[in-house]
Amino acid sequence: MAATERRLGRAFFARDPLDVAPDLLNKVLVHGDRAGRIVEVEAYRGTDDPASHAYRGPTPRTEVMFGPPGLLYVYFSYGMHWCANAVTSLDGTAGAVLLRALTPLRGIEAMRSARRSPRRAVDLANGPAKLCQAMGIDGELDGTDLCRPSPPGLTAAWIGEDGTAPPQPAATGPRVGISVATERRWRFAVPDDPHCSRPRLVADGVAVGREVR
DNA sequence: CCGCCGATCTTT
DNA sequence: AAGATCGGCGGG
Repeated sequence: MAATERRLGRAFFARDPLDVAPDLLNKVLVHGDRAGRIVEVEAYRGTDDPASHAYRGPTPRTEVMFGPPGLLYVYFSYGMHWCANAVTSLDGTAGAVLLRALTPLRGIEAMRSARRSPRRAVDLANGPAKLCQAMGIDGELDGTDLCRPSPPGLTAAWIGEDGTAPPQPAATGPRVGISVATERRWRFAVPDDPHCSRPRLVADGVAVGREVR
């Protein structure tokens, strides 16, 4: 099945991550023949966000976050996992949106074999590292452009829209796995979507995930 | 369903 | 020494 989505333009990403994050919900992440609908994200800012990798200024790891919007920032986590972000904000200002969960749309068999052992469909991409495993995203794609066709020899990832509007309003809650700035509710999700991670974490009266009420 | 813990390595 | 995680294991 071919992609039916239209690629997002760079202007979409050239905004504050707090504005981009909820707008990324229900967009489609594509990599080769695999595609999934984005159902959960987190916003990270720069030098004003203690939970951000960019808090202490640019480093070899985080230079992509300070670069132009619309690039992919992929980092290595806990010595064994990859996690993927869409870079936001203007060139020179750090910002990113962590892609935390997908509803698989296409290439589901490829996703399943990229994850270890048989998994329930709902567990294929319901976490930032699971998402990267399922989509085949790793450090090779760090710094690649989500807004342009892949360079020769590389099948880069991109983000498209298929006419599905973002949820109004999105479910929000605190970001997961951080120990500072926990009061900032910068996690956004499609309300009640079964493919979200951490269903028990709830905020603003809207359940994030499969949990009923 | 829930909480704990180990794996494994980069960054501070 | 901690970290934007995951999955297996054990207990309720």
